Amino acid sequence: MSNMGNQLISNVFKALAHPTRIQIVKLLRNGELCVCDILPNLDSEQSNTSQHLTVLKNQGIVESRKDGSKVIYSIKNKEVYEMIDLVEAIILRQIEETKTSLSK
Amino acid sequence: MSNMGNQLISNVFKALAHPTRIQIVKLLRNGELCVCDILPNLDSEQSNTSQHLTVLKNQGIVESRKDGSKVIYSIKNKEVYEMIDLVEAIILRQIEETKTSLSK
DNA sequence: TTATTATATTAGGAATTGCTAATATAATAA
DNA sequence: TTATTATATTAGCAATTCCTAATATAATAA
Repeated sequence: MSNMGNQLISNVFKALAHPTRIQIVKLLRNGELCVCDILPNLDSEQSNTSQHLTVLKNQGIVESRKDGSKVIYSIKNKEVYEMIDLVEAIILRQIEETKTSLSK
Repeated sequence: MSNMGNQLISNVFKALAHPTRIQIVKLLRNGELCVCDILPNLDSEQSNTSQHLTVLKNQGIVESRKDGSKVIYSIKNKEVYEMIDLVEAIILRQIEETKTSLSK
């Protein structure tokens, strides 16, 4: 029923379900970057990074264009930052809860 | 560095990265439900559903309380609905894009 | 042309996730 | 107590994801 919808929705979450991919998205917050500038900021091999970029691209989170021999990536759907902010809010609340439950 | 942060963030996304878990969250949009009322709305075995509920609970997305022999689940961090709305916006835009690119 | 730089793709194995079937636990009912 | 209902846990296997190492491709430089 709305089952296909849930599949599509979970695919987007899945694309964000990896620390390296979160890091990539964060790196692009201040504007586009070529792969060559992304790579040194990550703790991940070139081929692995390329695969992570493909995952993000397949879900429409980032897009890319070619510039000479370089490939420039940028954020395609900026909602992703609001999503990350919401997750951070959840995590902060969870941490608070843990703290208060420990101090009892 | 902020690496632990990205791990925590991606853990939350991971919890939402399954169609059944999205469905569960949607079912809880109108209020708490016991497992017995969740089950018939899902296309998933009892033990499997129980495991999915545990995943959501571990990431603080839902919480549960006991009521007699039943266990009642509810949403703990309602930001999750804003997140789903944002994902749906991304998907709709992607679909529009696909449509216009096909009609060219 | 040959070499170099930038990026992508592929294959294969390791690690993780997801599912089913069986069993366990806990509360209530008979 | 015994049975039943509601839910959780566990083990083991299937499916998926992740990573590395190797190779491919494409653009530019020499």
